[in-house]
Amino acid sequence: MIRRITLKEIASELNVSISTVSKSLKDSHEIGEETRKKIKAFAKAHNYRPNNIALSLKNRKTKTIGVIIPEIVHHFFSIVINSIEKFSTENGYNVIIAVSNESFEKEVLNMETLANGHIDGIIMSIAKETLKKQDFHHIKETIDLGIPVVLFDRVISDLKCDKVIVNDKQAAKEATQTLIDDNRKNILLLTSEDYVSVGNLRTEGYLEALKDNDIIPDSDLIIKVKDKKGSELEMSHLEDELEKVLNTKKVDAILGVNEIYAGSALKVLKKNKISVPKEISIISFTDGVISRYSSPSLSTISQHGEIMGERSAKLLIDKLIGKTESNQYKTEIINCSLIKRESS
Amino acid sequence: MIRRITLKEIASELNVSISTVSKSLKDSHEIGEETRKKIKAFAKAHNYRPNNIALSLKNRKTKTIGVIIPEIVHHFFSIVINSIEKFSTENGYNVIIAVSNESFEKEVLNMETLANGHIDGIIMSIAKETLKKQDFHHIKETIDLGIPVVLFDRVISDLKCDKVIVNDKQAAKEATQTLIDDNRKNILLLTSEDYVSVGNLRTEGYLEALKDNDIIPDSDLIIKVKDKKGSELEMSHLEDELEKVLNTKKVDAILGVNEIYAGSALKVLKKNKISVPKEISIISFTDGVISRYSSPSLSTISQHGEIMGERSAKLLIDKLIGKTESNQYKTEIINCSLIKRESS
DNA sequence: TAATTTAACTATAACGTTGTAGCTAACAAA
DNA sequence: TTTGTTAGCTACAACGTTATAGTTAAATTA
Repeated sequence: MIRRITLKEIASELNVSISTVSKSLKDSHEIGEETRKKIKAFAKAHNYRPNNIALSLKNRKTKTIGVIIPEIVHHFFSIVINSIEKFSTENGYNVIIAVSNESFEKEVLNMETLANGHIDGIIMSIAKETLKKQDFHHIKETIDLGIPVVLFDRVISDLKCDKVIVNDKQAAKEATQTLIDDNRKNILLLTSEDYVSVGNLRTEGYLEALKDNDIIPDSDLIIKVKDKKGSELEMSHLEDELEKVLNTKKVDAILGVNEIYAGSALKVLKKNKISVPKEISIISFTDGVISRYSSPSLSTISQHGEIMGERSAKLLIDKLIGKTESNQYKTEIINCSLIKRESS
Repeated sequence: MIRRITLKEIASELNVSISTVSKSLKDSHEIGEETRKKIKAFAKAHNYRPNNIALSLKNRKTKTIGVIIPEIVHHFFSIVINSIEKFSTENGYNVIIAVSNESFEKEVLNMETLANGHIDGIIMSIAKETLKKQDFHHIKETIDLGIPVVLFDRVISDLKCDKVIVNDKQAAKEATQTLIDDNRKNILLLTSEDYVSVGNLRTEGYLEALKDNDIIPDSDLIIKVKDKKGSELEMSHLEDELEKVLNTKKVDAILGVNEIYAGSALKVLKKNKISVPKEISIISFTDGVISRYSSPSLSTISQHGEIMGERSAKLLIDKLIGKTESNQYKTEIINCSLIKRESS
């Protein structure tokens, strides 16, 4: 085991001062060429690398971004992380991941750890529980400490930070309109509970499309899937509710706010021998792996996680390097796109 | 914006020395109770938090683990990361993620960055390209620097580090045997190219099972899916090859080394109106989301990513806190389990 | 020759901590 | 009274770096 050599050690080996070594390695012309060459050769031979922690302490910059997300094992979020990691690495930043697991408490803890730790800025998507509680003090405090924050996907409007969102409402409206245009008037909506902002927006879009076409919304056709810790329960709730509705109401299309819901719905339909898309057509948010490999494959609304990740990282890094004003905040809106597959 | 207060500032505000402040906050009895209380109250009121970077520099410990993985958008790896993150956080460690994208060059770069950066140890799964090249100098160098490394899933044997693997060969053998017991003798294997160690082991297990049952392996029934950057190409290669074999050979079962392959195979079978599991039954490695939502759902071999992640993190942290000897290396083997669903 | 410039280096402080050693005044023991 | 002990504090060095401000000797200029 060879410990990394330091400037001090190089200095004492070569009988020069630490300053001389530091300057030589930075090719300062304050140092004579001969000395410089000798030092650089020695440093290279001993595989000198500056100690980044010492640099961080000195520069008050860690070159690291913290990312707080509700889940990792989730197609959309993993795409976003991947994209954040990619853009950040390309720009000389590391990425620390923290998972809130949709829990408020854990999110606050994550925030605390990151905020007095090794990061220059934070990119996050807010946990469901936090949205429900409407308690954002931890985010505010972090911002107050001068740590820039970028929110993506699940955001709240009155925070002094950059945001990257998707035109959820419009996309839901358009998807619903697509179904209506296909002569489906009895559209069932599979959505999340009210406090989830994106679910809400998508519900709004759905309702607006109905209204535009003079269809009276039927509250029985809106299933708000209960959020249980442990997704098995969540899914069985969805399946029970859906089956109930299918037995009592006419349904000729389903709009899901995510692909897990849609995938589960597909299972229920299959079990009940209802053909997709002939009898019921399906469109769902989240263009993930389920949609592609299910059968029939699902038409989806892609939220372009890659773009979201990249934009978020760019907004943050631009702040960090002082490219954009630290007291001005942007909200970028990414347009979803409908990917047509077999289910519609 | 309120910058974080430092010991120095507290000291000068209260007209005491920095040492006094530091000791008070650590409840040292060197300091009188009155002073201690006053200082603690002041620190609390000003929301004092020790600067972790200064601590890292002093203690030569960052309390951060680096994770290098080939991909994030991948069910197995995302489960492992999730589990590493969970265990690490519970034990006071942060997690930095770096993605090699299956590229040797990127992996080496990742390693470099991490190794002279903010981490105490590394958990990694080796990129395919690195396995192909058989060049592990970067890993060796990191180990030589005294940075403990834990390899998981894709490992190589002659490195001085802990390893966590799965009993791939045995699991493949058992799965194949299950198929044979079901009277399927013409089992097609969908595997990866030779240099991927796990694919290889799984192939070996498959061959051993055939041998045990006196079935002569048919090389036409082994499809080695070509690894192309950009998985679309990869999949079309698989689909073409598979269709070719289905047209020329009798096949009554398929064993896939991962669920993407199996999912794609399922699509091909469906397209060719071959019923699963009646005509062809399928078992696949990787118990992911595709398997659950495909139809029929796929029987899979779970590699227990959660356990892998946790074990890896535990092995590393035990080394870091000196609980285990730094020059002794363990290899933990996790037993896969077969999860029976509709496809077999 | 004396003053000034310049080349080539070194010393020091600082980033925020902590642990060790050192200091001072008050009190107890001899 | 002198010495010793203790409580309660402070000074200093160190972790590894860099930027600023010296320092020295040689070379240049007046």
